Amino acid sequence: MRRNATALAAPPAPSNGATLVNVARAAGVSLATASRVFSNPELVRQDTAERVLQAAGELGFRPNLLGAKLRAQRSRIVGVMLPTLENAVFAECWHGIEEAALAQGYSLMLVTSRYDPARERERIEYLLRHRVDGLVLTVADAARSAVLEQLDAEGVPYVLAYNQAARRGKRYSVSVDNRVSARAGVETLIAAGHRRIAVVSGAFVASDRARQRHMGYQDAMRAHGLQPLPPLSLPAHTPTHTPAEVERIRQFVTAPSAPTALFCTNDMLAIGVIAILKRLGVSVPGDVSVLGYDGIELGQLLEPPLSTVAQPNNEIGARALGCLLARLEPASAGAAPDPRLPRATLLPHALREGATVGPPA
Amino acid sequence: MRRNATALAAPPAPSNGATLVNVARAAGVSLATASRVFSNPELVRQDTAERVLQAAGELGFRPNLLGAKLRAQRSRIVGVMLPTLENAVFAECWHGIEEAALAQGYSLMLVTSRYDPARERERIEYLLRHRVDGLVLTVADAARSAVLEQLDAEGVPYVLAYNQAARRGKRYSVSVDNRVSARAGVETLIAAGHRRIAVVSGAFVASDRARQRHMGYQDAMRAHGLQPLPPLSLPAHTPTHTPAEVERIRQFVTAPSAPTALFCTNDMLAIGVIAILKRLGVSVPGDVSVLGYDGIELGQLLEPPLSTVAQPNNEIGARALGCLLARLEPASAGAAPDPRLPRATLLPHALREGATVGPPA
DNA sequence: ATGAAAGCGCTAACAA
DNA sequence: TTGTTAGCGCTTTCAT
Repeated sequence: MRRNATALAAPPAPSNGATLVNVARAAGVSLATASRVFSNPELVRQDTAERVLQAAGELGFRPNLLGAKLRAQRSRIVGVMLPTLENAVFAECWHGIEEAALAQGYSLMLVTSRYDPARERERIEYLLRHRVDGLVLTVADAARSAVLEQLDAEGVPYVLAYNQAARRGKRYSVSVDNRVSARAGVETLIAAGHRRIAVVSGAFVASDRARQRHMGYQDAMRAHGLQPLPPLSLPAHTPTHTPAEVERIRQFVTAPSAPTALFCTNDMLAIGVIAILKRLGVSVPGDVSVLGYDGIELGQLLEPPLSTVAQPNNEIGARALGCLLARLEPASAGAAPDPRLPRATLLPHALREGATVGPPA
Repeated sequence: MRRNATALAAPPAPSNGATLVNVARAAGVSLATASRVFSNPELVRQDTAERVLQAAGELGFRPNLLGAKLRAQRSRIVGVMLPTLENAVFAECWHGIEEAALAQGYSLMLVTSRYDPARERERIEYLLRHRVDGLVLTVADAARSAVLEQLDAEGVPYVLAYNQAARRGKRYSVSVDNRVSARAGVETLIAAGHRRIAVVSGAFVASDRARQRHMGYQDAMRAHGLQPLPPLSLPAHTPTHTPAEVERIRQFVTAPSAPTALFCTNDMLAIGVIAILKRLGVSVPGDVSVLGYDGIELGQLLEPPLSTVAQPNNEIGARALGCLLARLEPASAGAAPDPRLPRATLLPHALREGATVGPPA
């Protein structure tokens, strides 16, 4: 594909596409100047810029970001790895990330891991091959995540979303205070008069958040002189209810001195549990109260609307991205990364009233 | 940042990163050969390949896809534009797209439009600047979509997901047959004994699918000698129920000779309507039956499980991507694009039984 | 404020 | 089968 083998001293060769070179040529400026018009407009004189812009318009110039990113040695791409979008928590979070990133001139690449370590590895590799400048991600358990260790080892900047970084750790995160907010949630249950409150969780071992929220539950119980009950752990992420699942819940809520309130560690779980209870003829909140955690919008759409500990999902995404960019661009290409930048950003939760919590039966 | 300004005839300059050049050097082969090991392994001898692979391993080589994509003049990036991920339909679709794309060695860039034309334009421009080879997208109304017209004009390959391309049009799409499937759905209502059936829809004017499904409804009614009723059009995409909305539904279902069954043009709408009915003390399906459309997994999680016309959302995504790739790689870099390739792929729907449909009151 | 020149890391003719 | 070579489109010193 050699073009213009005949041109000697003449200007290189008219390439076909609407590239910067052609824009520059049409505007009668150098490639460098044309480039500056788009990346550093303040470095070029007003009228020169206008000529370039006009030429660009006429040629239908569309900057090729691949070229820019390759050359610039910073791709301005942020990789995003979320467990799944089928849980609205993460869908809402993505929207926050997307708005924030595009507003700052950053590009995004999204992958979903389904909490599968093998997939996580592979997807991260995919992102790294695209030379993302950094990552925003949620893992099942930050404390034992192979993928985070790899990232640490390679020195790839990342910010966790939802996973709450250790207070004195080196990792960055944006989340609510899972433990404190869970405690606050359970305390609304206690305030409603409940004494026998149990936690319902997805795969406990797998999720650091489930564990932290469970601890918050224990805090609340102990602070009020109540006995923490053994939790019900459900196989997470089931698309539909298995008979075995239904049966376990039946036993759980009909046993002698069964709990009068259930604290589910996430909203999807709560919604599923409420459906099962209804199927079993157990009234919510008449017979059993149910409190969720997450604050997905869907919860408010249901009847009764889900009572829940709401996280600002959109904002978690937006702030996680903002935090990452702050690390990537220390004071707009200024000094070293501010060491006092707080590692774990804690956003306020909210207690959403709903109507799935009532007084004990 | 000039390195090695002293090197004269000597080999260029040892660059720092683990690049292909360095791998090649370490393996004692040329850049071209090293490249082939990764892109066209069949062109290189077994043992040579192994040496290269080993060198790559030792250097911790990670291919820079930015370089590859820039040079190759085909980015192998597919742009994806979906209205929102907060509707599980599209979240499920994304997962199908993601699996399919990564399995084929393609990269993805996702944007969400919220059905907002301004955002659509802007997001498409963003994707085009990244030099996506093609697009998979869902628009509100394919028949009057500025963005599709632009794409057509620019000759950008794309495949619609969910939007059903006209039978004899030039556009490609992957969807169910909205009209036929809607008719089938409404016929289950009729089979259950309903005579007064009404459509509930989001923004009617905005969505081509809502219109097509409404036509399917009319087909069913007429075929059975029934009188189509005026539809109830609800402000779409409301996160929560406004009092006005509740009131409109109350009047709708309590009017004299009110419908005994409602066909909602999508599942989220159905879920919201069911909640409102419950709040109004109207039993589903005791007093009014409700049929949804979409088949999101969430529907089965509720109690009663949502009766719905199910689309294969995952597969719609996967197939749309497959269709696009088939256009991008005519018979694996063979002949011209097969003109007989069907434009509108119609996938089978399924009637999901659920329990929100019963006999008329 | 602008230009000249040197690549970013990779692929793909073409030649050997 | 392998190597040589010429860039993809852009940004960025450095010099003017």
